[in-house]
Amino acid sequence: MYIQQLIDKGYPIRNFTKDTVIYEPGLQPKFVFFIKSGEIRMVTVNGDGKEFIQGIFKTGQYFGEPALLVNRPYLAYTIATKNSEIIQLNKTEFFQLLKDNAEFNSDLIRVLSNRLFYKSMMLEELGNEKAEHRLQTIINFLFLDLPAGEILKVTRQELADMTGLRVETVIRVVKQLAKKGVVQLTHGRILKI
Amino acid sequence: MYIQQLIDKGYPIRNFTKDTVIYEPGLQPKFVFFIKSGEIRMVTVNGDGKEFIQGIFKTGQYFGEPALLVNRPYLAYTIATKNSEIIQLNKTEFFQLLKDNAEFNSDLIRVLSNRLFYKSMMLEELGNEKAEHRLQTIINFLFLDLPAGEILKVTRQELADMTGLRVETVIRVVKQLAKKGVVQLTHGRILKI
DNA sequence: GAATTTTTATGATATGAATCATAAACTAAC
DNA sequence: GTTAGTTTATGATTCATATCATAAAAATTC
Repeated sequence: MYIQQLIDKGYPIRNFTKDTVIYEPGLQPKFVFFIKSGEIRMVTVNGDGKEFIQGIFKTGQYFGEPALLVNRPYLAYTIATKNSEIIQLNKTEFFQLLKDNAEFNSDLIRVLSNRLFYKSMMLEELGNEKAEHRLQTIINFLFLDLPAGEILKVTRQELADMTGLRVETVIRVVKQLAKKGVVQLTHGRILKI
Repeated sequence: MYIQQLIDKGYPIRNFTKDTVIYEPGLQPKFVFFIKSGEIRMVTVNGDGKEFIQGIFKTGQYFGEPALLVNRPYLAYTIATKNSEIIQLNKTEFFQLLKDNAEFNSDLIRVLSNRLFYKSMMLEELGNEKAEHRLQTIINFLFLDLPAGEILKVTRQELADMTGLRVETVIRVVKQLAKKGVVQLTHGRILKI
């Protein structure tokens, strides 16, 4: 965990309260953000205000590197969905870390690869598949880091915003999936069996 | 250019003739592929045979790293769309290169970031936007590395496979865009002005 | 624990794009 | 230069999902 190292080096910790916008589309990237605690949501928004969830970042994770690395303005909003403690590294600090810390360097490459995997999978879904298939795929994906017997803490709206569907569609299709027996519901929540 | 270095080191060059499949979904990744010459298309295919173009790779570029780095089976097909000369590095060779060659290391990070940027942009499009907007975005993107006055060497089918639309839709919508004056056509080809 | 907000639910209707069908215009191959 | 294969074109019809409307249920806030 690089965050402890950063704290030890004396980097200041910034607090972002729930629902604070950390950065917006169009801004020129200045920092990479390491999450000491909390949760951040990365979303793009279209002209009609429809949101698409590009990623969710939790304690121990970092975000904002790609824009900084390729020096292009942000495409997305990042918003703290919980009160969060964050350490910001500017460009030089980040490049220094990348150079000095071989472990961080290879972690970054793995992290970027993982994100690419997720985005490729979702592009295939949004490009080629209908509502039912998309939802099965995202549910299975979310199941990956969830122990069996646990409940998926995700709303229908969030599923909609990850799959490019509308809430109503998600509600109807999840119900169908439950009727078919491919997902298990308890009080409306999706259960991993 | 790393390819010349690889050649100098004596790595063998493999030839793939046009339309040869280099790897398929489900296979366990074994190599990273450096393109000495030629062109490779990376596509995912759904149950009905509908294709989605995940990426196009040309001379000097490389592909196949993410799957190898995260050790997950391929999601996509890669197919030589031209006769191609390719140098394959296996896992140990690739990790060695990454460790020994700082320049390659940071290039990889930049390349992964760029691909993420493209995929995030397209996810937003496929998730939130209709045919017309999707096509404007992809056309503008393809214009980026095309000199003004040149023609986009891309078929309607390829635009369809990059945007998750159908050929007929692309044909109709591109025609609309031309009528509106937002794209310029010469003999049906899209011209950058 | 009453009030407010968020989430789930369900029906009716509209609509953008897929699908199906058929053909002309180009390009490449022999 | 005729044949075969792509690519572009256009109309008719279908279909999945968005949109609109309205409300019950659940969760949060005060």
